Amino acid sequence: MGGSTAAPFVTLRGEAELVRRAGDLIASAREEYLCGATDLVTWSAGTNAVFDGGRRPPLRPGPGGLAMRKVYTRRALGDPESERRLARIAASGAQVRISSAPLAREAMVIDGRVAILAGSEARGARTYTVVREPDVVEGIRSLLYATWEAAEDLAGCLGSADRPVLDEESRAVLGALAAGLTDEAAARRLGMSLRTYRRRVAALMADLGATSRFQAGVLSRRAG
Amino acid sequence: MGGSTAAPFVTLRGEAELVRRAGDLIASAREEYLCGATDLVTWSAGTNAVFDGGRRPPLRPGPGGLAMRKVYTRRALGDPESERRLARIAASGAQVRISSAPLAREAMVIDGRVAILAGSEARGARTYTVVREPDVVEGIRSLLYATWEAAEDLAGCLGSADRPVLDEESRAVLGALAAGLTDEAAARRLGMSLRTYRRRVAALMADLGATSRFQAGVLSRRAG
DNA sequence: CCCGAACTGGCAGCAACGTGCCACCCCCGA
DNA sequence: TCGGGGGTGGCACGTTGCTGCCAGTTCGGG
Repeated sequence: MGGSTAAPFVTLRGEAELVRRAGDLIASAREEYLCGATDLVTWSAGTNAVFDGGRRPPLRPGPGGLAMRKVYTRRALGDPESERRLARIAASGAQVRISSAPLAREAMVIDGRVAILAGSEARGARTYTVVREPDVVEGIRSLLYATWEAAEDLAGCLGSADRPVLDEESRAVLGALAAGLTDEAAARRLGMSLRTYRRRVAALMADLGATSRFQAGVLSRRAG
Repeated sequence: MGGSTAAPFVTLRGEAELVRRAGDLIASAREEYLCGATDLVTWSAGTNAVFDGGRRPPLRPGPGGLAMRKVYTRRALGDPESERRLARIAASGAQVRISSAPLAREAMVIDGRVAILAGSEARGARTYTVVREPDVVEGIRSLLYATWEAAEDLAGCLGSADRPVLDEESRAVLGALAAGLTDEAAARRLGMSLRTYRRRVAALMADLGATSRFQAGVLSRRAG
């Protein structure tokens, strides 16, 4: 494959070398391109350069085509620019999901044959390790796929960037609601009047777009 | 560590060899023992043998102690025997979580220094690969930790084995509730009387142990 | 055929929730 | 000092949800 050796693993230094030495490898994906990263700033610059060279095979979501699965963390959301880029990636046929867990190191598995792991950022240039040992690659793929499975589809996360800041008091109200207290008991516990408590609940339900308390419970848990 | 070599990775054949060659390694965990597996039948027999030799350091949940984190899939639940073993593991100080995603290959990371990945079961004896390359180990740890983070605490899953079978009608009722319909509209849509619909809701809430509809919504989403 | 168990539906009454209205208070700018 | 806006609490009233009671139905066994 390209000019790379058949050694169990090779360490590359910096994205430039990654693209030069492993570009062919990345572009050779035929069945599955599985990729996990915290956000879009690291990692993707290099691989996008690979694909922008026109060497990416067509994405066919159907069986037999290349399944492109990407997992990012919530840090990939946040600003509109990132969200737009994510939406563009998703629109190009890739399946994009957002994991609620942190992904400290970027990882990538190609067709279950090769894994590429990012190293630490120490000493300026980031290192990348290319792994070919089948059992190790399959183990990494298994873990990355588990993270993928546990993550939520991008579509369900896109609008959530504007409501991560939840009032401290609102959290208390949600807690009381989730605890199954009656309005009266909840208001007493929170030290506010029944009227005010119900105002809070009404505001929360309006925020969630819920028309019943059951629905509000479902939606609130979905949003965290 | 022990008699093992410093090679980038070593492949061991069968659990017996795993215990013989990597037992010291496993028992040498001092900071973090991170482990993922589908269930308790594979993998744990060997490692338990290691620990049963009295070589496991004391688990101190506090800082500075050994953090023992185990992720299993739902297949580790199901029968009472497995649940009892899991509860025993958790009671011994390990942090046990259940991942909703499949974990095709068992994986284990010790103190962020060594990773052990299970191979396929082909050819009778299962193989195990011991990885020492720092960047690869850290990449694996990152992925395994993400799976750990995304998984749910065992305590929240224990009672769930006896309610995976949910009545078709109950699902419809839950759907109507989650849709935010009033009882009247829901009963009409489901073709039953208001009284019967409310009976269903009351039964569901009793099953969930909820005392308010909001709480029922939260709990129902947690249970799926 | 009768009986009982299990389920359903209607009714009534009560508890809980939702909201409009108004009085009150506090803060801030004029 | 005087409003005015914004948040709060009390009150009232309507809606929705919860449940005990009873009558009707279905089904199976005796």
